[in-house]
Amino acid sequence: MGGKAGKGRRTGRVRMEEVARLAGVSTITVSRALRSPDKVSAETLRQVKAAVAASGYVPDLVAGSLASNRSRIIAAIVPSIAASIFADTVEGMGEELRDAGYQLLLGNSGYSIAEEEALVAAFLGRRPDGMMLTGIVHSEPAREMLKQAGLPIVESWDLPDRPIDMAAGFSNRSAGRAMTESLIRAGYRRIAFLSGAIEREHRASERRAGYIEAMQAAKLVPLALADIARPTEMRSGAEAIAGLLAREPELDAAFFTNDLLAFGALTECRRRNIAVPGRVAIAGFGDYEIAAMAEPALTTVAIPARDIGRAAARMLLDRLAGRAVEPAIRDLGFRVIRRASA
Amino acid sequence: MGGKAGKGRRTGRVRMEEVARLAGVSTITVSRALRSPDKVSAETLRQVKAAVAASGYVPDLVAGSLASNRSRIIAAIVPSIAASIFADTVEGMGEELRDAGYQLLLGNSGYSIAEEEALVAAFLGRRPDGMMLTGIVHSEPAREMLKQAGLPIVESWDLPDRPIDMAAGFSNRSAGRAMTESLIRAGYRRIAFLSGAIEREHRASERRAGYIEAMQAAKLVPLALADIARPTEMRSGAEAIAGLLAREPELDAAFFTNDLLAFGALTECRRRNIAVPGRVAIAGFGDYEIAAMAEPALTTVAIPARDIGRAAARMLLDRLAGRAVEPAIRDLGFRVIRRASA
DNA sequence: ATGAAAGCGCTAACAA
DNA sequence: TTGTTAGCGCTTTCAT
Repeated sequence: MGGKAGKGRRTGRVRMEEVARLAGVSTITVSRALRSPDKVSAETLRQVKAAVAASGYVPDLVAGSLASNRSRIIAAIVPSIAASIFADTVEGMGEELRDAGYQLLLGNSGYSIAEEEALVAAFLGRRPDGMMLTGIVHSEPAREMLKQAGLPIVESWDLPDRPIDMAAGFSNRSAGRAMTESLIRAGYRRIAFLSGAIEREHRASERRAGYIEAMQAAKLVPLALADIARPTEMRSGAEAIAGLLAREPELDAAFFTNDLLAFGALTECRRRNIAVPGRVAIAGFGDYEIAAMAEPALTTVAIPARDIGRAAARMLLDRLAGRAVEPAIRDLGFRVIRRASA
Repeated sequence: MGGKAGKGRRTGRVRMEEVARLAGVSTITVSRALRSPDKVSAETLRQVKAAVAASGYVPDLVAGSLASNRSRIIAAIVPSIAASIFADTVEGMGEELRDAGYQLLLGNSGYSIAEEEALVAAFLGRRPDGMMLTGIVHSEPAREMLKQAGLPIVESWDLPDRPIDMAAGFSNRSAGRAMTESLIRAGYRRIAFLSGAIEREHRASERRAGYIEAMQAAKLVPLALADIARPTEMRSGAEAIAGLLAREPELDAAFFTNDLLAFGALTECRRRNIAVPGRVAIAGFGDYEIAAMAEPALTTVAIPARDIGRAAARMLLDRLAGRAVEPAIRDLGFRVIRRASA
């Protein structure tokens, strides 16, 4: 082994020092050439670039983060990655972040605020420049850590009463109310709302609250069931609808907390020759791809999943760039979409 | 502002030194207490824990990574996050990594190997301890960087002829062949294969190659169409099937490269009163949730998306723990699932 | 426009 | 079992 093996605990990677030597400049000049090319002379820039290419240098962002106290990492915590609706939000974030040179550290809380708290603690150790959380319900320790850390935060997918910092979402309660009102206007009277255990999913409970408000305002009797065991699976919707119609023969509409359940119910109705919307109308939530495709097409609430991600990323980037973020709480809205199923 | 403001460029975070002071020990003892509790005395451990709690200390993993040359980050690059099938793989990885204390840096190549190369370069700068790539087709510079970097790599979702390091997947070609053979055994003769532009998606082109092999082996004429513009959207399947039947009236089966297309086609057939499988049989690929739910239920190929993620993560973790990874190329298999649509 | 020195917060190596 | 020292690779600050 020849030469400069070194005695320390070096990693063997090509370092900036090597590039500097090849280019005949100091390391700080290399650093500047790479990060702010306009701060070095054209000639120096050329030489540094050549040296980088010749040596195969890859900047060590870990060392850079430590020295600069900026990581160019944005952390995001979602309840589930496999739930396509959150995947859309993550992809929206990714689109914005990539162009800005930021990278995405992703965590999955499994709809648990205890797990979210653990992720927050672990992620903060990475010194992310910003963080996106899903929802507005968090543990007190998590809120505390985040405020302490003082980094920009965006809560998403709902509108917080007590924001940690910024937010990008829509009112799940208003959306639940709007769909219910739409069903009432269409002439339905005995409308049920179906979701999974609501304490586990605050957004579903908000939709449910909106449903109850609309029913009461119309002097109708709410029938809100929160007993679906696996509310992210289509088959749960199929299982739910049959039992429900048996128990509540007067029912004329079923509003599900998401399109997967609604589609499952729709399919089960076809299997059993239950006319939709003739015998029972079915409405979903989310405007998943399946909603427009289904037969009959599914009445649902369209929500801006991807835009939430983009907005969240832009708000974080704006704050990091020192730009004012106004308003700090952004309502991205929703849209009731009437299709054939209700 | 009292006291120890300090002159340097400190971040204001609580440091290990503060914890050490409170506990009356040195920083390295704190470090050991946190990382290998069994290397310090019970009494010391107790005091350190108390000091951590009292100070609200959050370890700085950036500094730790720099010093230890281990980041506890695994990078993963997928073609799309919103495509649920890759989301399942990512979620599978996440499950394994979380328990091992690793975190996931996620990138989205948009099915582009140029974009993948850019992500590889950017990610390597973070010094991930390992990396997962989707597919076996990569740019030469990307392969080169990865080999240079010398970290454990898992390629996924196919079986490489020329592995970079390790792999976890299945043979897309065999799977395409197996489904085609199954259709032939079921009596279909004029079978088409439909996919998006194959040069963009190597896995689809492998399935197609398997289809062609099976057709030729049975002395049948392959009809492979790779002209679906948006092969990840259901509606593309709906658009494709009608035109195809008009152009190829003799057709008795259509094998789509994924279940989304197949489901779109199924739905379109129902709208047009085209009997499935009576007039035309339909088969998909992937065994998405929609496949079992559809009416008629969709014949498809089940692939172990989540297991690929878990296996990839475990292989990386095993290697990082110094355990032998044998075999380094893992075939997780697939299963042809016959349902009502074909 | 460029450079020298110092230090970001932690852990490896060695010592006691 | 615990501590001392040095250094991971970069960017900051301050100087030229």
